[in-house]
Amino acid sequence: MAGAAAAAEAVPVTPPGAKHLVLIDGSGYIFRAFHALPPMTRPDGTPVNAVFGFTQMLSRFLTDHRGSHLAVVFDASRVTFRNEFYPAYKAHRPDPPPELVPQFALIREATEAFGVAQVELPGFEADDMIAAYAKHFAAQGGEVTIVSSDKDLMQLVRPGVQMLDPIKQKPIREPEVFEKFGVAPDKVVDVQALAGDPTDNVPGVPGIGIKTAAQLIGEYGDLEGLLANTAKIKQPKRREALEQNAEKARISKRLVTLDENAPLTLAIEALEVRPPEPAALTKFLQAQGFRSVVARMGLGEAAGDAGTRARNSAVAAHAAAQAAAPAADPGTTPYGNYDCVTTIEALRGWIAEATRAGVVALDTETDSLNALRANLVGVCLATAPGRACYIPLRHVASGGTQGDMLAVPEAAPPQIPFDEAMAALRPLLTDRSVLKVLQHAKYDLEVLCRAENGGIAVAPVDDTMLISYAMEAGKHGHGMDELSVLHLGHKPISFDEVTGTGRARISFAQVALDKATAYAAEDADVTLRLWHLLKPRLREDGSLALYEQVERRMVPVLRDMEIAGIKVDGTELARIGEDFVQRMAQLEKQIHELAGRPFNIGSPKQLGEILFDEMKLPGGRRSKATGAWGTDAAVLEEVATQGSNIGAVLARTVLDWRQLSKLKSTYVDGLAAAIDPRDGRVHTDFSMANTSTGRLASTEPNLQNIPVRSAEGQRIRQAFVAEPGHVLMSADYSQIELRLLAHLADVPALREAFATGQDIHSRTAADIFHLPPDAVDKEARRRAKTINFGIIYGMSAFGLAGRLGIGPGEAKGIIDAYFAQYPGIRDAMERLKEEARLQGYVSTSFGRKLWIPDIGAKDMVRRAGAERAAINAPFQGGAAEVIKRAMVRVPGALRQAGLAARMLLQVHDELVFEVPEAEVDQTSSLVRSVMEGVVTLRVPLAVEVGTGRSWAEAH
DNA sequence: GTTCTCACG
DNA sequence: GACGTACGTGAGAACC
Repeated sequence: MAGAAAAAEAVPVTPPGAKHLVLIDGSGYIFRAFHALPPMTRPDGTPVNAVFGFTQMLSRFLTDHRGSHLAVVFDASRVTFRNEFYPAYKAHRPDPPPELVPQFALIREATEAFGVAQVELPGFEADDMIAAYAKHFAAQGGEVTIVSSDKDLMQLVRPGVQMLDPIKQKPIREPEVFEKFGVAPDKVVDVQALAGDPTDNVPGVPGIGIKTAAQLIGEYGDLEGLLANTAKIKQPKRREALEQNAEKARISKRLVTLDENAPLTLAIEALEVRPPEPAALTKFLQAQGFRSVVARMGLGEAAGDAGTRARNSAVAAHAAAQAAAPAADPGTTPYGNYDCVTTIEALRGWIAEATRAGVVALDTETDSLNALRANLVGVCLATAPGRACYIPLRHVASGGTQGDMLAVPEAAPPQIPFDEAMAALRPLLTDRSVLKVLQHAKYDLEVLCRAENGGIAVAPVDDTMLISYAMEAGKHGHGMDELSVLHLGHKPISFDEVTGTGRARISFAQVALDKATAYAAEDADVTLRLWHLLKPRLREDGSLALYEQVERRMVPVLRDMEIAGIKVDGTELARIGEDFVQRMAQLEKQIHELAGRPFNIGSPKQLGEILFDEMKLPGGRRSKATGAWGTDAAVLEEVATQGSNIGAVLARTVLDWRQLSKLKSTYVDGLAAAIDPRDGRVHTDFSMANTSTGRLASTEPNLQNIPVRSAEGQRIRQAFVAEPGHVLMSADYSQIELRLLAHLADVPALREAFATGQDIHSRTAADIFHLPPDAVDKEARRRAKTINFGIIYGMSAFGLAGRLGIGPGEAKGIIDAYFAQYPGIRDAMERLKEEARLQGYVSTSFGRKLWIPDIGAKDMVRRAGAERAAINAPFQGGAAEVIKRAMVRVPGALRQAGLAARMLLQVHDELVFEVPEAEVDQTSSLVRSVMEGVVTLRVPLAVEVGTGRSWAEAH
């Protein structure tokens, strides 16, 4: 439903006075929506999914001021002027599915109820009417948007006329048309004339598809140009086909060319947008049970009592805030002209206003991006679109003269004393009946909850970044500037503009108050506008529960984990580093001797030249982009296994050196630098809205890629320790992605294996190699394991062959055996690709949408990559979902049980805790039961728990 | 700022 | 028949 709900946003807001006609292809929409949207019925059983999508779309166009003129265009009858010269045209269309039939009339009723103009004319297709209106309107200098994804309409695209795919909510302009047809829009009919269209019975020229047609038209200009030059065609079959079917091609062109001169049944003025008649609209919407649309249109009780609602509970505040229409239009109210608050009286005025509003956007300004080091410098509030203030708290004299002893010391600007301001703000920020809206709430919450910044636990909270992420992970970024440009069409003042960049950058505390206010208050303003726009969409999108029950609850959980940090033994780290340095020096000496001269081993360029230019070793590969020799581990491994010559020894030694070098720089040195001297612990930053799959990411430092696979790497983990009297506990989901595969694809054999606790890879080996269970050896199990993982990555036979070191033919045999044994998996993979193609996203078993933008890419390599991503996303994303749900439950469960363990880290399928020694057993069983019971699948979840003094021991 | 390499799930 | 070839991340060093 996201497509229908958000379709309007891809159309720019129409400024007052501008002429913009939106033409909705009603007949096309209903078929598309019917198949794209989940089934949905009225209480009386009438199917209404397409009607619902349609009303959502209409209501959005009307409330968001997209279009000064609006019309829905329908097909009036099956027979049109085209049938007069080609009776077979569209003659073999099957009857629409029975669930769709009653929705045709309802869509017309809906259009009527919304007071939107309807256009149709017997004898003409909707597409002709659209062509005619588009031509007339564009001729008068207006913009036209055609809401449809019908390829037959693409011939109309030109400057001033764009299309909008209502399901994928993507604009279709010249590049998209080119991608589809391989030619500019004005040549589309020529391509269609040659390629034909079996669904409409447009004959075209046999043997010629879109690819060939585009190539021919590109060469000869248009259809007639081509037909006049068939003699020049080299391929005999193709030439013959063209010559024999020239007339068919001409008829095809007439069939696909839209009639721009179809008569206009309504005057342009009759298409002007006007507010709907509330009573009729309410009646219609209520009859269908479309309560969310009623609310959007400001009808019914939702808007009526917004001002007098009870505000004695957070729930009431949320409900009211959600229902409340913003005091000003978030899309059109101008930006700027914000208040700089420097007196306690003015601050109290803003606090009272925010409390009355029940919802306030909040933003903090600090002197650091690191929340645990940042000093609060100022606070912003926004109470309505366009109405915001900045409260400077710790500004100092304006920058530019630091260190200049001769300059007259400038005084800090006047500000409310810090403690006084925070004392005044505290009741507002902790008021359960006032919703605080933030962009990237975790950061501000972490800043504000530190004692030196006021020690305030802000609640309740909404986060516009997470609202966006809950609906559109993978589709675009979720930073404020990007969301602002995307949804509000407004580019906020950039941080760099205010503070400068590079060496000249000044602290935000040094920014002059007028500049600081313009920047900071705007951020709060933008945040509030985004919230007004995006929050209501969560429900329509079906993502409200995901946001409220998972994403939003993760904020305080992760905040506490980041603040807790994990203890790292700096002395141990230093010892390890010392050892690595010595061994690297030895290896370096050997390498230089083997190479015959000294060089920088860390330079892939120099290494490549030594190995493949100077020593002329076999196995060299050049990168496609730069032509440089590749020297990655796979290449060196190959060189190393080609006999016992000098090159092999050299490659092996370089591999050893590389491993130590990586461990030393990234982990020993990197980690040591990240230890906070205040507590001896390392505090990562978990980013919540970065990945396309719903996973977290860990940065500065990344604690999700601490070495574990090699013995050397293990030593790094020994430096991660518990405080005295405590142990580290690691709890990880066993085979969670494969369990999700067994669940999603519903594979009986795998379900049984998991249900009975069998070793899943051995079971797979027995099944696909047809072995008795006790005949599965290590090699068979290894192969099965590789293919099990390969499957959830969307692997090809080639890829498997590479991994297993076998030929592609053998690999293909294994994959065939796998699919023959588990046919449900092949079906599931195909379904996922199809799902991604149709909707632009795939979904996890728990309802999170994961967008796959490249699925429609023209570049086959990119598209193939997108297909693999579509296969992988539900498993990776499903696992992420499971562990997030566990994470929001575990802290409360520990508290309730009176246990003092703290959750410290999440590593995708693993949680790391610091546990008092005396509570190990209790904590272990509690954590396990919460994690295993968090969702119910067709297979059980299993969690393995380990404990130890260090992370290495716990694992 | 981009590319290469490599650490993790 | 060619294309390329397993998903998702973040960080450090070299190089431009």
